[in-house]
Amino acid sequence: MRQPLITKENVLMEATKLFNTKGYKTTSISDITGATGYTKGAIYRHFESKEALEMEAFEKMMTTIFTIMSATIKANGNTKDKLFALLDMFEKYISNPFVKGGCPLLNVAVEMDDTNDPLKQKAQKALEVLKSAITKIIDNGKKFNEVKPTVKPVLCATIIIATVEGGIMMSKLQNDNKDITDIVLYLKKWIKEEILK
Amino acid sequence: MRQPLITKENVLMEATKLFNTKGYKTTSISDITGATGYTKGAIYRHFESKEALEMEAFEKMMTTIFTIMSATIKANGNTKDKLFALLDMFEKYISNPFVKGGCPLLNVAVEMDDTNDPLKQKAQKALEVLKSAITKIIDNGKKFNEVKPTVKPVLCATIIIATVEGGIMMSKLQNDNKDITDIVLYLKKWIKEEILK
DNA sequence: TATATTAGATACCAATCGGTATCTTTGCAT
DNA sequence: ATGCAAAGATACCGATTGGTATCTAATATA
Repeated sequence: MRQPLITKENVLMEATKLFNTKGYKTTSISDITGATGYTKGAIYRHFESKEALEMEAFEKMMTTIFTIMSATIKANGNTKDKLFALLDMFEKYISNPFVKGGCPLLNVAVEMDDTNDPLKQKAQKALEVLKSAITKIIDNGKKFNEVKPTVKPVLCATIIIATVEGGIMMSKLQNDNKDITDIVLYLKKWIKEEILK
Repeated sequence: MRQPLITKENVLMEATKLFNTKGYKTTSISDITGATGYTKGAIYRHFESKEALEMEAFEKMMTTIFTIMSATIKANGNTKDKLFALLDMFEKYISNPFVKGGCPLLNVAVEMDDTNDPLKQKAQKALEVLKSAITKIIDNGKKFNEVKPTVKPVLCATIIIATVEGGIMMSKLQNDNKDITDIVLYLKKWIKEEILK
């Protein structure tokens, strides 16, 4: 039974896994044929180049994360619950990820050095989205009088993201979730004491 | 004038730059011949394999950082000065690095997925050294009554490293030092309020 | 059922990969 | 000045890279 849509989906899925673990540039087309069982001919029928496949894979991961993120934010009513749920989501992503290999954003940020790399530009936009989503939560929290008036929303968002990403990196390097777990726990305490009223 | 030691040093220097920017696996021997002007024959006379060159390059960067770190810690008398000087060192490393491309530890941690990769193992040890150095400062601070007794030294070290590394990642991705600068400033405030007596 | 279209397999391409064997050149010791 | 050992250049190796042209087989349309 021939199902081109499923074929494309399978290729994209396996490629995504490989890119997020081995790295984008170090994953070869033959790695993907090996993982999927399909041939080059099949892959290049659905993706016009390896770069296009890389872009689609990254986009898929970020879309998945942002969709879950958006739902998580909407599902919670107040600032505390929104931020806590988001932190839980990040932690859960590491302990039980839908794609292994750590944070896709972090991976691309570190791997891509060339400013003109379209993948890096995509990652830059993704970071902006992430940052503004968290900033918005804190900003709204101020409006609803749930957040200390002295708090700087953008700085707080930056700190949260940096700490979580750093924790992810450390846990991945050590093959141990302790660091990211401890950090999420700490960040919750920090949010209660420093951000919330 | 033929100076083998200088040749080896030049190759190592240029290779180090390339590994820390382009990545270890994506940097080819011909990238290095192109950057140095030397030929393959010259490189393989001084390094027995590309992997050996990768290891030596990473080791060189970490040794440099740890040497500066150690001197920085010794040069400062109390807990506050030691930690602040260390944060200044990290920030300075990004704004004016001796090797471009961001934190070598972060780069290897993200690039190397295979647990058996000797480079990853080297990075794991480097993180342990970094963590224990900061832990020791806080531990000593407790002995000298400069640090709150409730503070957990290992957790604090983990938080500091994670936040700084995350900040480095964000600044590198955005080609803008604002995030890492803001984060170092915030961490100083945090250390004053949460760690020091 | 015959035909047209498309999915996927196969076989190839030039370029590049890490690595090596060999050759020439350099500098030092005698 | 001569000989020797080491430094570095050159030319090559098989394997692999991303990519393409071509061929076969399966499906949709008629």
